[in-house]
Amino acid sequence: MSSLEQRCAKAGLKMTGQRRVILKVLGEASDHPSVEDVYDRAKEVDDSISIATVYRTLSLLDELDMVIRHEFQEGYSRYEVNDEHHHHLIDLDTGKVVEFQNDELEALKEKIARDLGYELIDHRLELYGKKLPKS
Amino acid sequence: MSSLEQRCAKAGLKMTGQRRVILKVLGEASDHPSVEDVYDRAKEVDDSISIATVYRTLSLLDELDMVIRHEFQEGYSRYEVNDEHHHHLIDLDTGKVVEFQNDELEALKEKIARDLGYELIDHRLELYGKKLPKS
DNA sequence: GTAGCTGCAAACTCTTTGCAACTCT
DNA sequence: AGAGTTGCAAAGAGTTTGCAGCTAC
Repeated sequence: MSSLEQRCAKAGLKMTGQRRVILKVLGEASDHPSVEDVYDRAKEVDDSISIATVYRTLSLLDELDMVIRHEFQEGYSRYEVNDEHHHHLIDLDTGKVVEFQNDELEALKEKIARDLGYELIDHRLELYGKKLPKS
Repeated sequence: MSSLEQRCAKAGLKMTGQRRVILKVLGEASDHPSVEDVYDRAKEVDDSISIATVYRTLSLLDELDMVIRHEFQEGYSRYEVNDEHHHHLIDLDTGKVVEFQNDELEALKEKIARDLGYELIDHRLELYGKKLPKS
């Protein structure tokens, strides 16, 4: 039983065949799949799965904070398993998503919110760039 | 002739009545109106304006970099006139949008992109928080 | 047994677009 | 005059939902 499945069980979700497939797809994804991507990959395992179930499952997982829903200005959502905290740099030429982490940034955003009189609950940071020539 | 109108003229756009109204609405907005908001405010001036025109005009202005299109995880877009650079903190209780600017942050994001081998073209930063009790 | 889950298709929301009429320049 | 712009209504994309049947617990 995967760690994602364990967390679902703990949340009281029924472990159906469809959910198992979707969790497997998410657990194996090293990218940031769209709903359509998850659907396509799930269908390779179980052809009868419907996209409505994929939408419903991803919404549930999002509510449980097991996945993060991204909207990279593309007009649709992408998902990733919520494990370690990080941010994204999107390559404007290739669409490739690079993950990064930066402690200074984490501290800074906390401070900014506090200075504005707010407790920071959530945030989004995305960088959009083009590859520099290697020097 | 407003500064926004001047920039439109320079870009070769025809200055129609509808566009003048939309630019006025944008120029006077101190918030971050949705398309529907802009449409409603424009209709108060010219009742015959259509929402298709509002969509088309905002898209044009976005291409010309005269406005910034935001997607604050709400399922629709909000716009603001592109004047000074700043970021947003969204109050999770009230939906209020607080603007802020931070030089340290600007420098840091440039550095992060550079360290990853990218030239920074664009970025998004949004903080989501709840008001701290005054101390 | 039953609360929860599923597939299907229809509905919904936001946005875009084809078209014929109109209007700035 | 003519390219650009408009309103309308229809179409599109992504997402959600009502329903009847099914399934994990």
